[in-house]
Amino acid sequence: MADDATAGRGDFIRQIIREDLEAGRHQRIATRFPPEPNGYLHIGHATAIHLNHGIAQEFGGTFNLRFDDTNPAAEDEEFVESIQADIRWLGCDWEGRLHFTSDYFPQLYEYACELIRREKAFVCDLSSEEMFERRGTLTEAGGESPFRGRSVEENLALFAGMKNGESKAGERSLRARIDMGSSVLPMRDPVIYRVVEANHHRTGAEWCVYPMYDFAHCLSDAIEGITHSLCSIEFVDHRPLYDWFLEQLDLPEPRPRQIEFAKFFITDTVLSKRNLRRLVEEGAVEGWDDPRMPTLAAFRRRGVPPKAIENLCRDVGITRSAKTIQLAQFDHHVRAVLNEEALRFMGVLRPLKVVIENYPEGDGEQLDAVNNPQDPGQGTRKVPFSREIWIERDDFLEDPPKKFFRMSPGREVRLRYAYLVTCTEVVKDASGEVVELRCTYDPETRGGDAPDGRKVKGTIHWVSAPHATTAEVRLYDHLFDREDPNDVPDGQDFFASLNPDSLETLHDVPVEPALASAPEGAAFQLERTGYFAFDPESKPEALVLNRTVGLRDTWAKVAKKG
RNA sequence: UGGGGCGUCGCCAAAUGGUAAGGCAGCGGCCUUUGGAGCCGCCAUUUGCAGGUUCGAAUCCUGCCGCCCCAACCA
Repeated sequence: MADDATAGRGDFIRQIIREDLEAGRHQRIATRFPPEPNGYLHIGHATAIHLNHGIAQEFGGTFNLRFDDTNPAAEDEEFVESIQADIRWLGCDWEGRLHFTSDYFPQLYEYACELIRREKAFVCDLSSEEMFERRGTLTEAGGESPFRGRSVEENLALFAGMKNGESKAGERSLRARIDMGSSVLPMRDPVIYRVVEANHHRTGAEWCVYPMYDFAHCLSDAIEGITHSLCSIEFVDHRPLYDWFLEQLDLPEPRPRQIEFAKFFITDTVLSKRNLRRLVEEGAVEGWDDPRMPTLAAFRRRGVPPKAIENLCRDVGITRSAKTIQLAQFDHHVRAVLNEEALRFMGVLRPLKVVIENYPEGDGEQLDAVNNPQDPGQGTRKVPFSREIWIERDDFLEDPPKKFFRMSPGREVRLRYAYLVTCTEVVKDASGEVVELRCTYDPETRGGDAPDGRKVKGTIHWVSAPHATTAEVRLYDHLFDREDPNDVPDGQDFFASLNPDSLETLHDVPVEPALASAPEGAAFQLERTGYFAFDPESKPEALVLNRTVGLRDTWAKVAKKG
């Protein structure tokens, strides 16, 4: 368990923590994951969740979940629920330590008053436009607010008035008195409280003023006894402010320490909440959990195992450099986990009828198939076989190229777990399209092995036509048609990169009957085709399958080369 | 432009002054009742560039170059 923490050096954050422990700066470790409930969690959040949770576990510390709900205009209970479900799904347990920044509103208000008393904060009547005018630029200092010199009494009274609803939104704000000449922009007398006229998802209309992130975050960390406040790299510039509030308010040591790391991006998708929201609201997808989305909810629905996400995060590591992971690396981890765990079944996506002419008419027979070749412990099952079967249209070529090992006229091929068969006749309709194949089978090859030891290169999957159950199969592909969806001509946005073929729905797909009794949450492989999971809409009598990811397809590469 | 962060293979990443790990992708081959999986091999004479220090530098110093972040009453 403590491997990462004690064995190797670990990432730079774990190194810092180990040093803090060794130096006696901390007796125990406490981390937190602080999402704002204004959207669904996506793959980019997974690193932060696993980092915070993993560190707590490895160092015997605690991991809190804290909703940073300081902006009621943007936040919603729906997201509070979804975020918890997603974190639980990832396997990260906050063990009941569920907090909301809004829980601390009374205390934060008191801290703000204390700042006023210490002449470190003042009520400012400047509008945001006026503030903008005085903010200065990257190279020039800003100008001080004319309200910066108000007395403690006046500030206290004014702030109390704001709290009691005597100011409209935008009329007044509470600002920290720091330094308008600072080259660190967040230090230029930042607003720390503003009036918001909106219903808060937890506190309703109780508050008229809400703290800003910079003020609320460090203090919430301190209140919870967080030792290491891990956040993403764009907050580096805010660290002086984080420390400033804690110092001004004389919070006891050891104070929480902010450490930044880089989140990762992933190719072939967009990841900002704003863009994901647009996809949902403008109907490019069917919802936050549409399996084409990069949200955790979507991955869950698509059948991605949470273990794959954990492994990906570990593989990518924790650093401070900006990174964009190729989708292939993500897919690799998904396949790696699924290869070990997924049950195998057979299903024929694009069926072509095959009649085995020398096979007896009737009910056919039951053949043995292995449930998971990676794990014999998962046993075997019976698969019905009969005179009429479906095979994949792609598995037949009337005039095959050199390296095509599947079915073609006169060539012997193996039906997985069944028999060696040879195509004897190609039946076509009036337009010349192949509509049926006639074959003969070798009765001596039951199970797929020839007693005379002859080699058969190709093995294809099949489903007995009279025994088949049918399913709806949803084949998901990349939502976008390029690695960087934002790489579009001027005047266009990422909607121009949408892949029109990102979803293909197949109906009446014949699958082997055993699939209907597979466990509800099971991940499974349709042999030679890909990994799938049941959609939540799926019912035993109306199966709906989502393709999680396809199998690696080296034949596609060979075929492409000609 | 002031401040800050970051530059090691196509994409990630290790290295903590001792002579450039590993993964993904790619490319060859073996094996295979999934063209899956597995196995073997190839894939950075060099770490953004230029100098310097040192017996020795991706690591230390100096100077350049490039990319990214910051001017919400968002987080």
